[in-house]
Amino acid sequence: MTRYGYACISQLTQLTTNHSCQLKSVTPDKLRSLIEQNINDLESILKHNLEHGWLLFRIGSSFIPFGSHPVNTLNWQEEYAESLMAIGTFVRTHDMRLMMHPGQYTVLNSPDLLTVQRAIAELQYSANVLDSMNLDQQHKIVIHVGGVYGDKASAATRFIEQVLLLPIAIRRRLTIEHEEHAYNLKDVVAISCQTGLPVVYDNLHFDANPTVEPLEELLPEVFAGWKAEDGVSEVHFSSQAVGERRGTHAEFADPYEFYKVIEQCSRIGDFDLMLEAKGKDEALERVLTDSE
DNA sequence: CCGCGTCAAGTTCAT
DNA sequence: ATGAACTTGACGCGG
Repeated sequence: MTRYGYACISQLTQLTTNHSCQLKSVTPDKLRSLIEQNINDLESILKHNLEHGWLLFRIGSSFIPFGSHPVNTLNWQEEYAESLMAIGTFVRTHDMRLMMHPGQYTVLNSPDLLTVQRAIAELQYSANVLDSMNLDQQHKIVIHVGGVYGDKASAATRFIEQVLLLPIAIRRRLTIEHEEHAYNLKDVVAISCQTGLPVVYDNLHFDANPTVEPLEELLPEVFAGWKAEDGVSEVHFSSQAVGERRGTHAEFADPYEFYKVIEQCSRIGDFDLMLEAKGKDEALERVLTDSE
């Protein structure tokens, strides 16, 4: 049974796990109040999602604002241990799944060592969030491979080397997603073979940056990369915004494409589907209702 | 109180 | 060479 979800913000309830502030206005108490807001809103979102039967959710990267930045000196894992643990219990009770997706600044394969260190810190923070909820390794962190720097092969090798050096607490949660510019699905599957990291398939990225091989050939390999302890394969779906830049997410999901992707994936195995639409849960509600 | 300029970070691409 | 765009708003200052 495929589970569905969306990222970071609930349009229907106007709740978000993204409350943050600007660096210069950070104080410990400001951070505490934002964290409390994010925790409260996450609880409310998960309840709202459960009522609709949506069991997947992506937590925003600023759930703990500046979570990987030295300016955040809080021991938030201890301070909020109880409520974070309660969220984890709720998630497990209802067979939900949480993910995180660090932004474009998280570049593991950068030639700049400081950038790599910051990326590792961001991944460590993301893993800490999921750990603090006592969630197992099916609750994933999704990243892209990173930059090319004029030499894709050595940039990919650098990525692989960095992944193999990561602490297991991070690596066990890590998954890699292909994207619309550089690393296509084939590239990422090859990197998956070298690292053991499962691959997230994304229909819009595939359309924008296709492989020589047909999708039907690669998808079984993608699904096979998800081991029992990783949970079922995670798939991202979005529709192209008409008239916008290639790769821009549409407000809503095109039902025809949506059910085509579901049908394609269903033939291979079990999977979970994240809808990446500007309309968030409203888009999910709409496209799932359309089918009935 | 409202509106608009600005926001940690890296990389790529368009101008 | 410069700056916008990206996962995408949300904050916060000035009026």
